[in-house]
Amino acid sequence: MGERENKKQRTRRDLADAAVGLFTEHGYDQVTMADVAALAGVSRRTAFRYFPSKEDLVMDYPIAWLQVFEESIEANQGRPLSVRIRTAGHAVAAFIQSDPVAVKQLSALAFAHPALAAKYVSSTRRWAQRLTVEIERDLDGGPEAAAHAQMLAAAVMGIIDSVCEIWATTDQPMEPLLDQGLDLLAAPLSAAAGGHS
Amino acid sequence: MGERENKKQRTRRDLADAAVGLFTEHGYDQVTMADVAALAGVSRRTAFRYFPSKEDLVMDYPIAWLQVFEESIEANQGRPLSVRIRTAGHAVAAFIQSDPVAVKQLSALAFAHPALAAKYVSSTRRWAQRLTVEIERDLDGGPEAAAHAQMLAAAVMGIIDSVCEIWATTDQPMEPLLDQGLDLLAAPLSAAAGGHS
DNA sequence: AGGGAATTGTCACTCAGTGCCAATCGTTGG
DNA sequence: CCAACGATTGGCACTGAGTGACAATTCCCT
Repeated sequence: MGERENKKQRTRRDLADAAVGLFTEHGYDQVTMADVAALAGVSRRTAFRYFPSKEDLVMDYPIAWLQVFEESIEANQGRPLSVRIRTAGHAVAAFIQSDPVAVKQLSALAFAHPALAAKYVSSTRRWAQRLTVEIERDLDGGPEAAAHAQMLAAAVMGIIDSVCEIWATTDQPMEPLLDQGLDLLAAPLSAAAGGHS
Repeated sequence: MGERENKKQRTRRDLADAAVGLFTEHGYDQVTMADVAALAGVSRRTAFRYFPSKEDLVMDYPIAWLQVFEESIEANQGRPLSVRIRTAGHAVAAFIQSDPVAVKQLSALAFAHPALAAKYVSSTRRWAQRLTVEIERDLDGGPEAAAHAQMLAAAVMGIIDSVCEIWATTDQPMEPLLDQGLDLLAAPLSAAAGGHS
């Protein structure tokens, strides 16, 4: 918490801001890592120390949402799974709307470029695995429970991804979308998961 | 038909085979495009002309499955959507099992490496869009039908992806997995889609 | 056989990403 | 306040993916 930590956080934000600005103005492919570093006032090498890849420059917020999602899932251990997932979704929506920066612009950027979309989607795979073990626990381990849980988790993440995408690229509010999406999986979610009392 | 087309197909296969062999033996990151090209007996530049990126060396078969899926969807225009999707899934399973090469080894490779998994998943996004318009047509255009269709398509693709992944990384047969997975979405699929008579 | 088009190889380049080392800056103890 | 220490930074050089341009080669057609 000294000057050092302070400066690091500032540099990180400078880089991310410079990236979003340059990317939206000139396009992701036309901007080099050196450009971003220069605008942020650091060397190319340092930029790579803060963000291991060019794509990561834009992934801070999406990653943060997923973290909120996971924390909310874990915070409500006792409840039925369907409720926990829905609650977590709304926590993410609240988190996003409380955010001062131009998250939407950033998200639209991420979903527009194939490389960024791929990076984002692949980062959701980790959370899908996390969701899988959660669902599996609620399933009380039948024989093919593992596969069942994995597929259900993939479906949930698919819906969450597309909710984010629709929200980022249109003007629809997030909460109704989320409810509508999760309703699609209401039956399998509540069927197998009544809380593990 | 001529010698030219013949040779091109052979070169393409040589490159893909060389890639799978080298990747499984030494690991994706340890093998360079030059290595693959050398083993296939062509220049580095030519290798890039056949496969626009290193990842694509391994994507021919996954892409082919998705194509089979789409063709089956289109071939059964009259039927209810849920039936069409299920039928298409089984068409893919049949296609895979009729395949002489070590598809499974290749698939396991693709799902193991983050870059390859990302590439594959992002390629499924195009088919999800295709599925979306199909679902949307069956929905008879309600007000928020577009979003509904997009989310449902994402869920279907999520399930298909994870079916492929489970199949590639375990010993479970594909068809039961697919049926089990699509059952999760039985309600929303059949509810809104009774064929458009 | 020979002209023409497609394919291939070579060269040179940009840029992402990384290891290494010296310089610099913030921190901490005197 | 100063010196020593450790963390951060910048510069340099390198590997490897991907691309454009052009000359050489190969196949096709007449």
